[in-house]
Amino acid sequence: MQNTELALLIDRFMRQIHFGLQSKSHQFDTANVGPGGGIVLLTLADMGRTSLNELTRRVERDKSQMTRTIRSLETKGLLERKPSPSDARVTLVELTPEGLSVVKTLQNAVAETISGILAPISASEEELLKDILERALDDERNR
Amino acid sequence: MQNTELALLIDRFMRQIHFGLQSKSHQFDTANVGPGGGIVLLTLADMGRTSLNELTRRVERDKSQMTRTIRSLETKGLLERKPSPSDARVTLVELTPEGLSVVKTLQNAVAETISGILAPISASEEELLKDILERALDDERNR
DNA sequence: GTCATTGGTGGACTTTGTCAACCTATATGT
DNA sequence: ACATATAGGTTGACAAAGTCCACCAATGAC
Repeated sequence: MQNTELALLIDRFMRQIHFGLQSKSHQFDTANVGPGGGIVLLTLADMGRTSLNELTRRVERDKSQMTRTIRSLETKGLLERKPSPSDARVTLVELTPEGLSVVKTLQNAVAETISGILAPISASEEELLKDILERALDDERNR
Repeated sequence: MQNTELALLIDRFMRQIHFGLQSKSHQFDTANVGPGGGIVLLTLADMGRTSLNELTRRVERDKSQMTRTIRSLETKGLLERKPSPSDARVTLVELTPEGLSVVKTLQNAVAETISGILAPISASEEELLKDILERALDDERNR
């Protein structure tokens, strides 16, 4: 059970990606969304239109923080927020065309950085890595 | 180049571990070191006595922040800081016996949480995951 | 119709992270 | 040897994230 090492590795790995992205962020983060906003946009692009609540669960954040992130992205014109017709409590969130174009830029930057860091890893292993993470996370969600 | 998915997965994965640990932290973080201090302690245990500078590089943090983290851990009696005999600029850091015992507690908690999250992953894949991360990070350091 | 639950907001506060200035000790080039 | 550059650490000020808790409005359950 030497998973401590794994924890350290994961932490460092995360940080590498973070730094890699940040060092180039002035090149692509023209909308100034920051790392937090970026992940929300990317996730939203993945999910299509969803409720704020589901989005929150997906990225595992505090809901109050999500409220603020969303508001900030909304005032930048990157997404829209509409009340759900079926349930007056929920507010649906959806990317605007501008938001979508920002997402594409972000996707490129992210893919590039990760590819750089994962350079010594073969494509098949990369696929495997994705698979491993997916299984771990799916299971966690259905617990 | 669909590495964007991978980035999202990594982000969520990290967060899972973070939350998993935090939800149980009151049980094991009796020294109240927090996640930041915890990682430093674990890394330090890995490295043995090192300079503050090397430690900073290893965990990929800002040095100013490391200064503060170390000071906080020092006032808790978990590590000692001595000037290096060979170079008057560097300060060496080393775990105290109390620090070491805290580390052991942390290691158990971390290993347990990660094992939980990685439950749907076979041991061999886990090994592979570790291997992949190691290779990626080593390469990054020697760039 | 009451009462618990769910989705979302807001406020206050702590923790991390970031950036730049600064000091001292060692290295380097001449 | 002497000026200058560079490396290790510390500090301060500030920005961004995360955490807690109270709260409101709409819905569901009984």
